[in-house]
Amino acid sequence: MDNRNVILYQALILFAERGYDAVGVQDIAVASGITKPTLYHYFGSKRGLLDALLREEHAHLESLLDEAARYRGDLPLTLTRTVQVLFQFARERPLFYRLYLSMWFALPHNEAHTAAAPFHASLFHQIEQIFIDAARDHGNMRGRQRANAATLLGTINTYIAMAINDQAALDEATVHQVVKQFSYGIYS
Amino acid sequence: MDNRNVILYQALILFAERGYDAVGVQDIAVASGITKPTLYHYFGSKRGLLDALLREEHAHLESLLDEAARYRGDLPLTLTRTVQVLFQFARERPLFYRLYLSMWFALPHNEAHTAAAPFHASLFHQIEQIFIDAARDHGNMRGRQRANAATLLGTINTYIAMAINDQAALDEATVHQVVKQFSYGIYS
DNA sequence: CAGATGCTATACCTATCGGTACAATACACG
DNA sequence: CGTGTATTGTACCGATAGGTATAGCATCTG
Repeated sequence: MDNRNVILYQALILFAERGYDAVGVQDIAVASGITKPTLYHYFGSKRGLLDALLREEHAHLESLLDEAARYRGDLPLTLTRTVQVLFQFARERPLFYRLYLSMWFALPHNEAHTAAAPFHASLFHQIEQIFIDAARDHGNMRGRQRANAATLLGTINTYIAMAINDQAALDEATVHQVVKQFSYGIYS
Repeated sequence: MDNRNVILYQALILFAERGYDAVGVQDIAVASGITKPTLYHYFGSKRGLLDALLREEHAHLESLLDEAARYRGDLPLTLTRTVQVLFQFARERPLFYRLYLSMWFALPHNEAHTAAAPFHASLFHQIEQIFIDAARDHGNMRGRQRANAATLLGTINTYIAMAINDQAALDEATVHQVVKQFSYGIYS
């Protein structure tokens, strides 16, 4: 693994343990077995490193969701696939998902939050698109697309957060529970 | 308002805007119109200030929940009252609730997370107690008390987070939606 | 072989971090 | 009035923050 990827990997570990603000550039350099100028050569700044990290993970998730979250007339199926993909992504990349949640819940004027905003916005948009497309078939959902996307993503993230704290499993049974629980909430 | 309370109030504003790590003691002193030794006189350390902030807010919420979240044989009623009280608290103290969420989702080795842990633990415990007591009447809930508490608190926090971002209202209709949605999830 | 380019380390920069020593003030109580 | 206690400001501490100037080295290209 070349230095660039070592730095990305070690930065993910440290950020996901202590948070962006609490980790120094020096810490990342030591953990990666390089010195600061090497890090600055590849990423330009601490923020640039964070952005690169988010960009690479984002590309991965986006391609997964691109297939799963496309509405083709069967809303329960689309929702199930979407939850499956997000659960799978969180299982495969627990460090990153933990970091994403912490950054998204960080406060709006915080640098970590602004860095996570594009990632979250894209994720949110892909989910919102499901409801925008589905509203053509289900007229009663019209006007609530944003709220539905927020509720679904919130429910998913609640279960992923529970899984991170070993209070839930991200298995098929939980997938169906999330879909049913969410569906009941929005149809009632 | 005496200096101690001015400091607490300004610290809450700054922490809730930028996050604990990103705010310097100097910033708080300037915003409060005092100097650092005055702050250290009252709170001993930056962490001591944060702890004092959490302690005072916690005392308030705990007393509110103490009445509302006591199970007396009617689970839907207890859940409704609990959600009502938490929504009311979040409406009255939006800055603090925002700070609490960010600290709880901050990463485990981060100082902000460890500071928020007692607050969260107490809140979680009060909610878990509902299900522990209710399990005496509803045998099928036994063994799932922790998971139920986590799911309910997660659902509540999802809606509060949506409200903070102006994507939901913390009104009576939402209270009942949360209770129904949660109840469907756990009985299925 | 010569030169250009990419990568890396030594050593250093300024600004700010959390925290404190100490002296001056304000104020209570005898 | 005098004395103790609580409160506050001036001036400072060492450590570390993010970031960089410069030069050495390796590798590729002609």
